[in-house]
Amino acid sequence: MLSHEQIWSAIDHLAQRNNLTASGLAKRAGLDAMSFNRSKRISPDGRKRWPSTESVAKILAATGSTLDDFLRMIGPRTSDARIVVPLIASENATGQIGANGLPGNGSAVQEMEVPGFGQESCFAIEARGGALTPLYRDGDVLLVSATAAMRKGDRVVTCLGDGGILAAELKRRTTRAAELSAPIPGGPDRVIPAADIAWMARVMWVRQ
DNA sequence: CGGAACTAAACGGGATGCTA
DNA sequence: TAGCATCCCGTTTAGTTCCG
Repeated sequence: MLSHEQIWSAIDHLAQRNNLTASGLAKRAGLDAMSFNRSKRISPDGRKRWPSTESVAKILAATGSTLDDFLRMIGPRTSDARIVVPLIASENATGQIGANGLPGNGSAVQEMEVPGFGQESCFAIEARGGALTPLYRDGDVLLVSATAAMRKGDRVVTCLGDGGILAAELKRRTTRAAELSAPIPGGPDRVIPAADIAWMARVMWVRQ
């Protein structure tokens, strides 16, 4: 998705490529020299402001650039983005996750870099002590999201109020309980009351 | 249901001042 | 003098409400 930072970064890049400042680019395009000022990008109350499509069209025309050129200036920054998420251990996950379902300050034992996921709601769990068997082996690293939508069939990590943690396939989740697949094929499904669930996160990616 | 009227939000630009 | 920041205002646009 196109971000506010990307579009403004592309404008800066376009100016730089034409040996201009942002205000110089604006003037060349027939816009007010202040059009691309920082105050035009973020309002006083912190709200993100976006350039109009007309402004973008004008600077492209003024620099002899095409829309494809402009999009290429956006693209590379996306793929270059480094995503670093907190890494916690499965053996004592209860105390490391706050009431908001995310790792608390300083609770992560280390950090790991992964590509392609939003950093805000993701964290990683390293399987230890057989806690996540049989789905995952010790040493596996799971990248999970506390806010991702969960559907039937998704693999999830559930932390119980008593400190236990388990990984399973989600069969059903209601406000009263979560129904998880049996740990052993053919065995009975597990129904865990919502009150016993400290937090639940969807498995997004696994390093095995 | 569609058009008119109203309102709020957002962008563009002017004025002014500061800094290198 | 150029570049940039802040404040402010005008215009435009999108969203909402009302009415026939």
